Amino acid sequence: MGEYNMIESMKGFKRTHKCGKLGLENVDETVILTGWVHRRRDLGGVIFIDLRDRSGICQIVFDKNVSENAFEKGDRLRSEYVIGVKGKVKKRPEENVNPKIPTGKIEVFVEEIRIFSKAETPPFLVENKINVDESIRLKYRYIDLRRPLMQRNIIIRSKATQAFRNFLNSRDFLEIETPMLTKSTPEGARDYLVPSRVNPGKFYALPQSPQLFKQILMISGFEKYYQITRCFRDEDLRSNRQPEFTQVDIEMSFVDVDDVLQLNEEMIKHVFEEIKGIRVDIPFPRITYQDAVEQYGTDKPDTRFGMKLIDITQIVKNSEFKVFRNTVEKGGIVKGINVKSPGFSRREIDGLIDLVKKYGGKGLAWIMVEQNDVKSPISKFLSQQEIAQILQRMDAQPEDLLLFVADDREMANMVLGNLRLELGRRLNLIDSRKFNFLWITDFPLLEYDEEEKRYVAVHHPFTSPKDEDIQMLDTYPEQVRAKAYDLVLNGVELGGGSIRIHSTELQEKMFSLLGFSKEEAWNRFGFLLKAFKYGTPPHGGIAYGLDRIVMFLAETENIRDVIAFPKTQNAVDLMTEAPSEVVPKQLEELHIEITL
RNA sequence: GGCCCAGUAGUUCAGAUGGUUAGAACGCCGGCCUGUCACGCCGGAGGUCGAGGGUUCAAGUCCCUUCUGGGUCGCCA
Repeated sequence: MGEYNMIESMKGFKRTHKCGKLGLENVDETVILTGWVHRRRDLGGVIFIDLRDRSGICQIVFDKNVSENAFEKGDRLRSEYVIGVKGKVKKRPEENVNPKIPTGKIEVFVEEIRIFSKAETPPFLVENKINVDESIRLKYRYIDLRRPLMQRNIIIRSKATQAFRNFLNSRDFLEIETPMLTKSTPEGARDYLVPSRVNPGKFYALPQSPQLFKQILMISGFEKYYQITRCFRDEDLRSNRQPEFTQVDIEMSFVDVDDVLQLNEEMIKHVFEEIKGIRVDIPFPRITYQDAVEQYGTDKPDTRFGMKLIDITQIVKNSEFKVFRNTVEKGGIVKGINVKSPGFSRREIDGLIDLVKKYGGKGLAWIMVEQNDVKSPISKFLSQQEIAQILQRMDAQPEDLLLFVADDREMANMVLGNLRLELGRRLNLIDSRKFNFLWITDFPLLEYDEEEKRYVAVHHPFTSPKDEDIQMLDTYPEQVRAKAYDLVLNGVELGGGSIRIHSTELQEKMFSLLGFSKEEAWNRFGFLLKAFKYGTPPHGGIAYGLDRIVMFLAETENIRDVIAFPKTQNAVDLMTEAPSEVVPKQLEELHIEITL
């Protein structure tokens, strides 16, 4: 009962100023501040407290000569107590100014204090430079989020979503919500399922994206749609992947590829310039999928440094070096990268070989270029002419290290692409101030899935083939290019989209290529196929991973730093302890039995 | 599902070769202190060494299993 008497009310104690905004202009004003006790310095006869709210920190002073009563209460304050104080703002004497904080020229002498709530000792300090295991931060997320750095991240996120909305609203887009309880689709990621109590034995799925609904909205005549919405994929997590994440989802009618890309360049420019304060030049460079893979070994190249992949298959196809010759005979390729003067030891080169094996490569050949000679374990198998041609082809200078991978095309590109990235990082070739936006275009429409023994859609089954490639759908389906595009920033895929198929016939054709019978296709996507029959505009769009964009804006490598309540690698929320078991009655109502 | 790293006080860590009562810093509690701002000084409390099993006279330390957190490959149309 006594404790209840300690709780003090806000009545008549309305905040007049924010802690971080007080300055010399407020001197001699009587102000009321509210916030958390950030730090307390008790000097015996005088107590200083750093009071913290969202705006920042302000020093308040408890002095017996100002108020005996306030001083006594100030003595009882501890970290993270929530208080309100009324007092007069005073200019600090020159020698007491704290240049480290914006409010360091003033302080508030407390005349009256109210303790709104006490606080247990927090498990870690509320400050930016903490060295605490992330699981503890996640368990006590409410405290972690008080840290100015985390507040800044969440504020950046809020401003970024506003910037997207402002831009899209100004371009006449409509924000339209789509269902969270929707139909499970077989293609793509694993669905999160939600049982339906009123339809026993049946399940909704949480959306992996609003893809089908936004296409239907185009059929419904809204022409320009966007939504900033949560999506769910039950797949394994990564440092930039959460099971629930936010998409900036856009769809437009009566457009082709160039229209979509141009609008998106303007939008990305708007958002990054407004939030990050950098200059973004448009249009962004474009590179085809094929060129990206051949030159960088990946469909999301980091173009902040060179070290492009170079094909030397033709030079070594008849070489005495069996690894090269046999690989080419079996239809493989030999490619290399030129690492400019890395100064690597033999030991370090051996380390690269281990790296290659980690990525699934069979091995790594290397040539160290010297003044008038080369050093290499394979040089004795190569003719003088072959070596000369390789050096010329790869623009090799003394001290350069040439690295080669011989494998099938896909593996060689993948391994060298990863090696290139690792070396770029290791040799500090990456200028972290650069923002290299890049469109990847002309993705293949289909790829063959060895496991499923059928073609699967590279983007998704609703992506339109390029007009000039449609004729190859029956003859060379894997050569058909799609009207699909990704936006890549510094080696990270920010988003992707496509122009969609808008005819029932072509869509049915697509499903048949994917190995669906007509019945299966209609069973799963009948509502879309049927909708197509009632007048469908040509349409297309794009979707961005908002979390990843905010990671760039906030300059963090960790997606959990830009989400208020993220999940761990095991998809667990350490604060709420979700997921959890449910009571038997809930399961009974849903006719669900746990068979663990 | 595979591989790698970590788990000892509230927090971050130390703890060769197995061996007396598991230490430090910060934080916390108490005392002193009227100009601090990472306040200072003095004193104190605080441990399921992630969990289970095994080897041993003896395990924080060695072995096995397992859990948790992180990274990564597979996966993510």
